[in-house]
Amino acid sequence: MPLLPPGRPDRVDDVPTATLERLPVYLQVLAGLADQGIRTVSSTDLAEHSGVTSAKLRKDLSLLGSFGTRGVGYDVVYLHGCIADWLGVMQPLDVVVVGVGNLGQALASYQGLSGRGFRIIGLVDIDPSRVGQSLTCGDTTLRIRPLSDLVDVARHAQIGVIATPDSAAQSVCDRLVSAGVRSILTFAPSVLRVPAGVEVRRIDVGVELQILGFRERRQGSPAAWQPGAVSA
Amino acid sequence: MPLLPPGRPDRVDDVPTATLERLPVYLQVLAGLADQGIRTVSSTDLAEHSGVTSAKLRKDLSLLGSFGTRGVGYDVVYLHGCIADWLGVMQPLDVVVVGVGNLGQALASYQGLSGRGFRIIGLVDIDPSRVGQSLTCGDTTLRIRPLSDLVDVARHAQIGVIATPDSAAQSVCDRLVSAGVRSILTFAPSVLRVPAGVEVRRIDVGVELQILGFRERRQGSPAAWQPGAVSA
DNA sequence: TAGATTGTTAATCGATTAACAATC
DNA sequence: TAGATTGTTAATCGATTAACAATC
Repeated sequence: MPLLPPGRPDRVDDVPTATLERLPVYLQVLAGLADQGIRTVSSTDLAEHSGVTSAKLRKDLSLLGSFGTRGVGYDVVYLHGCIADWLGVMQPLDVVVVGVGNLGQALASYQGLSGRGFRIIGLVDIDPSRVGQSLTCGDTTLRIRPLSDLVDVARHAQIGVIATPDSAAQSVCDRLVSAGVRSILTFAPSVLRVPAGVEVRRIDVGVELQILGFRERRQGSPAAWQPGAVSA
Repeated sequence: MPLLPPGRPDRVDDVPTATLERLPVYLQVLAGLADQGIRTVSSTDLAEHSGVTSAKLRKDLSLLGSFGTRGVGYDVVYLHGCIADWLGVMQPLDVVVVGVGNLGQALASYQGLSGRGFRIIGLVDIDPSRVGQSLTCGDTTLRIRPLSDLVDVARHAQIGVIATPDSAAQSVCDRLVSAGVRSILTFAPSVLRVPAGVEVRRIDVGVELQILGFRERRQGSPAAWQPGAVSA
């Protein structure tokens, strides 16, 4: 069990957003290395596995503290524990998933959540044919609740996940907020309107594909397509 | 049909990554405004709907050209057309989806793709009980092909989507690359190793939740949890 | 000690912001 | 003209990078 060294800690505000968003990736990679029985890793190797430069990796870690040994590298298990501690993975957060279509079911069956400090405590759907069905989430089984139960269920959750069609997203979001949920992950393309203090992260497959697509078209067939060439 | 004004265009490299990643969002919001019959929008309003500042929005657009009218704002349909042109949405790209579990099915049934310049041309799965089944993707129906057909199918695709379990992701990725696919979207948590010239975007729900979770724990109950407090 | 690798610095680079002149 | 809003500038801010002293 890791113990943070008395180097840098606290002053959480000092961790830049860009660093915060990379920490879960390092955690991920370290867990994989530990599974393979690898005991020690250098910043160069860990960085390569994480898809970043070694300078960036060392800079990121240095913001949390000093976890390595010069001339040797990092102890995989120890570093994993330190980052997990820092991110607070040990204190599980409760998640409610709204919309139990294909996407919601994929989330419910996603194994990675419990090991990362999350626990799905509620599944909500508007479709009467789905309400009442049971779904296995990690180590427990949950009954799908009707939309009318949303606020009640959400009162016990810290995080809400919106996996409904786009048309329902804002309304679901409003109800989550009114139930006191202040962290929302949405898969609906709409930009949700929320009061200050509520944090939303949006995953939009269409956006990701368009970014890939732009670069693909650019390098793919430079002659075939140029910005502005397709007009009329 | 929009026609790009002779202002800034070409020199695509000049568009910063951060701007490129916001353009699809503006497109999205503009489409919604057009649906509502709104003809004109100011940078302030469009920015608010998109979740950015108006300065950022105007700066972004100014990198592509000059699409507005001072004192008036932007013509919704015209601006939408200009951005769509710029992103190359008019030239559809072919997508192969590997892994037709809940997540893959959610993608296949996602309506937003065809309108955004994408066409799913192949579904591939390793599970014999799924192979051969038909699935409706937008306006066509596709038969699920066995994994052994992956390379053949991928040869006709510009973009590959990996919706398999994590354990299969790297192997699928390798085959996509060997089939000539240079743009990959993956939902597997692993950081994929690809040769130079191949672009990968990774969507990891666990990472998103951990970022939300960190902030939630921080503001949620400051006394209950501090970085480094959970140790042993 | 010699070799290796961290943690940190300082310089560079890129993105955001506020403010305003241009102009509809 | 008067009011409004764009497009652009210049200043600020934050993130990345290369290099190296510290040190195992």
